[in-house]
Amino acid sequence: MTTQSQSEALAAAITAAIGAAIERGDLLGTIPVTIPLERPKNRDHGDYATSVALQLAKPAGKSPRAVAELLQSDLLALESVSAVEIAGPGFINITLNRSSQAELVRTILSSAQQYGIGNALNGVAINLEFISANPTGPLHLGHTRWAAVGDALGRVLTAAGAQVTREFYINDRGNQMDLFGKSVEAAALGLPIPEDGYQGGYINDLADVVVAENPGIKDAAADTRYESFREAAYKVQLAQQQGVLNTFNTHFDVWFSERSLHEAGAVEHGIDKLRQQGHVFDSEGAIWLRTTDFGDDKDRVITKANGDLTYFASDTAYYINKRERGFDICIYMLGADHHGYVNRLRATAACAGDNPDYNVEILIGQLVKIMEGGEEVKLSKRAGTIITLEELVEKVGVDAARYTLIRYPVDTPMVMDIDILRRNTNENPVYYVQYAHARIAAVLRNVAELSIPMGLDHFDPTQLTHDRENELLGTLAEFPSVVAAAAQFREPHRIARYLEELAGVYHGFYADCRVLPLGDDVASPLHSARANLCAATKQVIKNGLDLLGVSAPERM
RNA sequence: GCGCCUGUAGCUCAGUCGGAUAGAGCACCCGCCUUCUAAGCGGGUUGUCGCAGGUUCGAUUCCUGCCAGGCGCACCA
Repeated sequence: MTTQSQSEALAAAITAAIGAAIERGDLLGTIPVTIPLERPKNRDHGDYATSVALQLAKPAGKSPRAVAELLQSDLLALESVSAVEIAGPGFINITLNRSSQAELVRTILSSAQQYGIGNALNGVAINLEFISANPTGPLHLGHTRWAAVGDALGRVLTAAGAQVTREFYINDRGNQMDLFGKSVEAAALGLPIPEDGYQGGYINDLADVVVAENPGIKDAAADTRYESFREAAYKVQLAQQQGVLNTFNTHFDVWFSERSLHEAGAVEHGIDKLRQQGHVFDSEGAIWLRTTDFGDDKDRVITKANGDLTYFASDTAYYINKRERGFDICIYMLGADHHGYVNRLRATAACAGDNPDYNVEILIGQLVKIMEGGEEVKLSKRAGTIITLEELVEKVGVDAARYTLIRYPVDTPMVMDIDILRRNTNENPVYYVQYAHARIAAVLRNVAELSIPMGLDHFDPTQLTHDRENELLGTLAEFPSVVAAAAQFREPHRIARYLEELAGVYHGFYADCRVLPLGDDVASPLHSARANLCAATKQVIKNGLDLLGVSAPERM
């Protein structure tokens, strides 16, 4: 069930009022496509404010205030509106009728976990690819931001109505895998790790596990022995990554093996398809894709002069494979160290005959710095200072790690201070939000204990007239548009910021508005109304935290 | 050299259809639990929104040029 949010309803009413004024001949110009509507920071400016009159003034040849006056009476006539004031240079400040605003509580409680779900992306099939690490080592901090944000984005896009497939591309082919196999082999046999091989202590651990699970593996023929180690270690390492991500509450629908692409002949198929589109050419013994036709810096090699396929060959085949599986939009979430791939991926889509402005989206996440003990921890595999996802979770917990990573826009470099995250104090915003939820849960337990009438049959919206109640209702009303914006802009952090605001507004309400009767007082309709308002707030916090994959505790 | 990202309070950061006095948390100071979870609430202090131009009724927001920092520019994976 989707509900038109208050702001959408108001915007529609404003549009209608402008249309009517133009119809009457009072106003020259055209109806704006979108109506600027905001919740003013200053409470004296009403529940909603629009600057639309300032925009309309010039083409209309009237002063902004005069334009605003043309719209005033139509807006005031709305049942849900109690006051319309014109302020400053021509802002229209709208105050809502409080009891009609309180009807929102019914909507939220009857929609329950559906409140906030939208339909903007209905019917759109999205492939969301993130992390996509090599199965040659544990997931580290560089993967962790995407593990949290990617998963949250998947939830947000689903909430907007999209049909989302979360996909992890396993780079299980090529030199790196061979090097990995040889490194584990060397560790098992007590030989020196090969040049440019994998060094970490985890290699020794892997070697132990592989040897324990595969008796006799050390005795295999020397020339192919590394392949046995490679395959066995691959299985163990992949399972380890999957286990860690599961614990981190990040789930994938598809684990896509690069090998499977090659086994299925997808690379040849992809090259054929691109050739048909006329963007493949041969030069210097190699086969190229002319990505410069579509804005790339240089053309890219698909098949090397020696006949080997490049990594780029897999990338193009994989993209075409995704599209042939029926995805309308392929979202790639990449780290800043891979932003050089943006142009070639977009060009690949264009070469395949797709629209690079629609069918492909590449989100670039800036790198995460990590501080511990007041110093930056340099991430270096060599120095053994790499922090794994598993270690981060051990240090700060799943909720704090996920929440902190999600609450910042991904295009900002961020600093995670382990020492702060480790503290269970309100320096950690996740606790601020979770605390609000737990606090409401406690109030509602008391409501049940005192047998205060609850539920929609005992909800009288006219009881909710306090400024704090009004502010809380207004904030709850924004949730659906926050979810929609988070989906539209691919920015899950908007959900976190909204929840922090909602928690703050609730705490303010809680301080000023008593929910339970005092002493021997009998429960009144006001108590019931407030209890229902609490239940609605709890539902919205829960829904929001669910979108982030963060738990909503009943007690703290 | 070319390209992408960033530069907002002492610190970490919000602020994307251009809007009213630029916000939050932390830090610092002062109040509030003999009645709902004080992981909370209320109040106080803090700014050349990197610099310089331009667009207009209005720019932290859009455009251009600089300055500073991060990252990237393979027949590597």
